[in-house]
Amino acid sequence: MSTQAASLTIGAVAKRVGVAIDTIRYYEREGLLPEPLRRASGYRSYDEGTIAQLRFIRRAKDLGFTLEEIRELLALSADRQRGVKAVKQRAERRLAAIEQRITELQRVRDGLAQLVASCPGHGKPEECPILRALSDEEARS
Amino acid sequence: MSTQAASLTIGAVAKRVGVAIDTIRYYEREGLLPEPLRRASGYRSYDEGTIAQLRFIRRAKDLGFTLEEIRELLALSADRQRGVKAVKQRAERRLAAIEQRITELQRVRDGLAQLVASCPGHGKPEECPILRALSDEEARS
DNA sequence: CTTGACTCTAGACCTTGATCAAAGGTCTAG
DNA sequence: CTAGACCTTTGATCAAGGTCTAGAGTCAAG
Repeated sequence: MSTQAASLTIGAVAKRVGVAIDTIRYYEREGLLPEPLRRASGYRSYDEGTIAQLRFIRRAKDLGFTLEEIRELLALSADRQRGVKAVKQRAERRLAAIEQRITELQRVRDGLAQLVASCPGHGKPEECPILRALSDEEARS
Repeated sequence: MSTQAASLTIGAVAKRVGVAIDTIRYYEREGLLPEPLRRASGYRSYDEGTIAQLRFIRRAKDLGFTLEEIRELLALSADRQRGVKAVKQRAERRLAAIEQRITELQRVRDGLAQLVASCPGHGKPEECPILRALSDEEARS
């Protein structure tokens, strides 16, 4: 098992992780990735750890964390003592936010589904339940 | 029943609908609201119809329509013949998009919930299931 | 009349998460 | 050596949906 310095170029890293080069530099600017070593030429020089960290970021993004939250997670995961507790809290917060969003969307979906179901798809606009629901003053829940 | 010209100022309209003055002018620029009458001073002069239209926009936004889609809905609702059919189609599309988004979020939620449940909330970072899941090369679904 | 609240315009700015461009330096294959 | 790929930097741009500013004019109350 070698997780040794491999002197990867930014392009190689980008390809392996499946993100754009620009994105890697963007993450570096934004503090999500540490400043890498540089060759004499100034080229960024990455190791396997960077690959792992980028994948971490990508997965966290897939779980709906914002870059800001991911920055926190990364900081926390480095804190050997407080880390785990705080990480779990962040994850719980994220989970709660996602559940709330799901509930909201379900409410919206139900409302819209009802309207769609009650609209015949033809006739006068003023009799279209969808348009009526959007316009009417009365009968609003 | 009077839906008569009431010469409302932009501020009054904003207050009644619960939207910012800037937003009203923005909607006007974007073609979601018609250009209003003007007083001699240049002040915009609105009637009740504008209130109704703004509420239409707000409700449609609450149902997840983008401003672009709302612009279409407004145009369609004015088209006496093709309107209703097309409106229903738009609503169906919107509904499908919302359902897809819900499904995605549920998948994310389930993944995150599992991680949260399996994390004790203390211990070493390398044993935290949340951090492990985000970092590990192996055991990825 | 004066004060303070309101409105006008045009255009700049904000957020998020990148993505692209310009102008130039470096590296690799043949 | 040369083509072409890849690298550097700073800074602009995008989408969406507004939000804010500056500087000027207007309105209603006292």
